[in-house]
Amino acid sequence: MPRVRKQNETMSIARLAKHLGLSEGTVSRALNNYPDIAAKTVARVRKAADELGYRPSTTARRLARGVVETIGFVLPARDGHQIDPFLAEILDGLATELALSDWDLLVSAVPDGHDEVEVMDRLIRSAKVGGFVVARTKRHDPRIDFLRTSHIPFVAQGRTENCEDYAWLDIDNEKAFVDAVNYLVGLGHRKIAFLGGDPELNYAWQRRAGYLAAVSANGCDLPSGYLHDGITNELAARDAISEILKHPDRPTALLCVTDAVAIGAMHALAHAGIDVGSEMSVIGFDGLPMGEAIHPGLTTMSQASYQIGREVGRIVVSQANEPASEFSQILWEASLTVRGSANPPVTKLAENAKGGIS
Amino acid sequence: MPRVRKQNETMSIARLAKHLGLSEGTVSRALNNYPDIAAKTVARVRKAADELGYRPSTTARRLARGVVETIGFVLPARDGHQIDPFLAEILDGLATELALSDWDLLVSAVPDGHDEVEVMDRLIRSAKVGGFVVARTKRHDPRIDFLRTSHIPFVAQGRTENCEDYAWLDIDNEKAFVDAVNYLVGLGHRKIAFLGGDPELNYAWQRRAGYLAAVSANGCDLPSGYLHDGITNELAARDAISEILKHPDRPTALLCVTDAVAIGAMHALAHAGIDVGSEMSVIGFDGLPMGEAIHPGLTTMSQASYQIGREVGRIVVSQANEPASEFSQILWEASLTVRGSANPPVTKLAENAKGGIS
DNA sequence: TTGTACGCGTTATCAC
DNA sequence: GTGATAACGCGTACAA
Repeated sequence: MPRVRKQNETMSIARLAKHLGLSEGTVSRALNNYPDIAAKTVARVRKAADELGYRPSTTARRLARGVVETIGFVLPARDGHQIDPFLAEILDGLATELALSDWDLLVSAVPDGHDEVEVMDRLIRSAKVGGFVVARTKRHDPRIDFLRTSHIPFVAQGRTENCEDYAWLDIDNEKAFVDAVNYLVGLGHRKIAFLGGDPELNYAWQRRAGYLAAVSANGCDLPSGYLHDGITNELAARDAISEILKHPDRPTALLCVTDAVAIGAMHALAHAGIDVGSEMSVIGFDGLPMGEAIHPGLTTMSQASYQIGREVGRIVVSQANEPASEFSQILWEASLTVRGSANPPVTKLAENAKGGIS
Repeated sequence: MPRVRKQNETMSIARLAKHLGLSEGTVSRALNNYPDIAAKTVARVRKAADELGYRPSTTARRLARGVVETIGFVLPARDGHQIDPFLAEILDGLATELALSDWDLLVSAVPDGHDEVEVMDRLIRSAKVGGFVVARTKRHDPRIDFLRTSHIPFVAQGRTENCEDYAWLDIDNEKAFVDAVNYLVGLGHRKIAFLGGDPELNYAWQRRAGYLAAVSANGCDLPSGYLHDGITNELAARDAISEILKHPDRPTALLCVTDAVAIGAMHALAHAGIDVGSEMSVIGFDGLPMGEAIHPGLTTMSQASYQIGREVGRIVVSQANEPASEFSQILWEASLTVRGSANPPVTKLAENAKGGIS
């Protein structure tokens, strides 16, 4: 007979029942709103539980019920040494929403030498999580393929190319970049270059597609050297800028796949003596607070990252509660935040000098 | 007799044992490195477990062992609408370290109307976590007071004023700001202003103390209007800057409690037509990657946030494993990262024009 | 070296 | 309306 290992003074249901002179079953049912317990018994049990600070052990409850009210979130492997600020906001919103629903959020990193699917598989098989949220989807994403076969609820923040049979919440990246191009064209720009990200990441691909579609629809120039892919850090942005500045037909505006890239680009431009906002307009994407703190302020397409996190949390929980329901597939729009970095091109300015443009 | 609730095909130890023709006990001991199991039995069990994809249920294991290998992390209530980038890095390092130790990381937010201690108390009492990491300590921190009485392992990232009887890892903020002042004095500055944060937060208080001590030790001026507290966002930074610029004895250098404040200040200065790096030197604290992407680059005292997160994770796990050991109390130093925002004052430059300063 | 049996804290079922 | 008891899956003291 094993010795009692930890006769903690934690208030267990057994001690509570003994204290009340009731059976454990009765106490449990009283606390869980079973209809067959006398109202005054319920009240008595509730009161005692409250006074004695009783909280059911999540572990024991899980074992008995066979469910795990925990959502897993695997931090994408860190390419460089910095975490995506957008991701941090998502995480914040997700944690908030889950806390309100009494679900937990389990955050895991991917150790070197392992991959994300492996980590998720372990979390599921050791019954640590009962659902997943996946962020930063790729066009073809092995995580989604894996989760499709895992029979646990999950939601993707961002779609994959093939996205009919699972739940997701995405920003309409393509439309956002069409809007951004149209805005620049409206300002008088015809020569618009693009600093794109990793084309494997779906959001980068969608934004690239929006740029291409809108540039073509507006009949703008698109000489080779205007479209740059794979710009994921400041160094890459700097190299791209130096090429763009050497271009025989130098663009007057620059569309960037993220605010981080845009800020790197602005730095490189300033370093090259280019006046951002007049000689070169810049537009980013994300709406990072930092974009407001730099000079000039960054005009950008904003997405409500925190709200995205909350909504994604809401979806995954509701899906866990009603497994039979249809998959939520939600598309939100980004909105233009105008600050100082994008203005009519200088040539255009000069032409319109006697117009009202200050 | 309760119907079997979820006759999942999940591989349980019972099914594995039956498959092997062994008892559950033997299988369990074989998998947990007990010395009394025949080597070839161990091998046989291991192999079968591997092939059948067996992973012990964390829930059942926790219940049997009475321990929860999960660290809780409560996101500080969000003052504004943005998460601290420094915190995100910590979280990343923490998650990585815990993953390597096979511990889990439970992240929780604080719903409106609740407070952090309440959230932590619930997490402990419902046995969801077996330890805590606390970040962003205040000088007098109710979270620490609470955890002291809770008898579970915890580590603070940052000290409180009274910090003898618990484990912490802190940056020597005071020394860092002494170093920063000395650096500015070495460049020729004598008029150094300070944009401080919330004085309740210990790091802000320590940095303020370092500033005051060093300014005094160097015999620098410290007229009223040089020291500003409570600068926690860009708006506050802007207001402070406008006051500082009106000062009859305008400072030549500005020390900021964080990079975020510094970047806000640089923006406000640029907006006022002040040339940052010559007319006004600026130094921040954190070493955010963003400081490298702006113009001019931000000279700053860097701290290795990711490494801090990892070390904090290592400490809390080792404390959980050896509860009798002494409290780790670790002080790390920040290091100066020189970029373009801090240089000799222009007057000094003019005097030394024929000296070697380029 | 291995099998047996109990306990961890809770919930569900059936008997009273 | 309430009590008794069997699961849930695993770890482990003790018997064999």
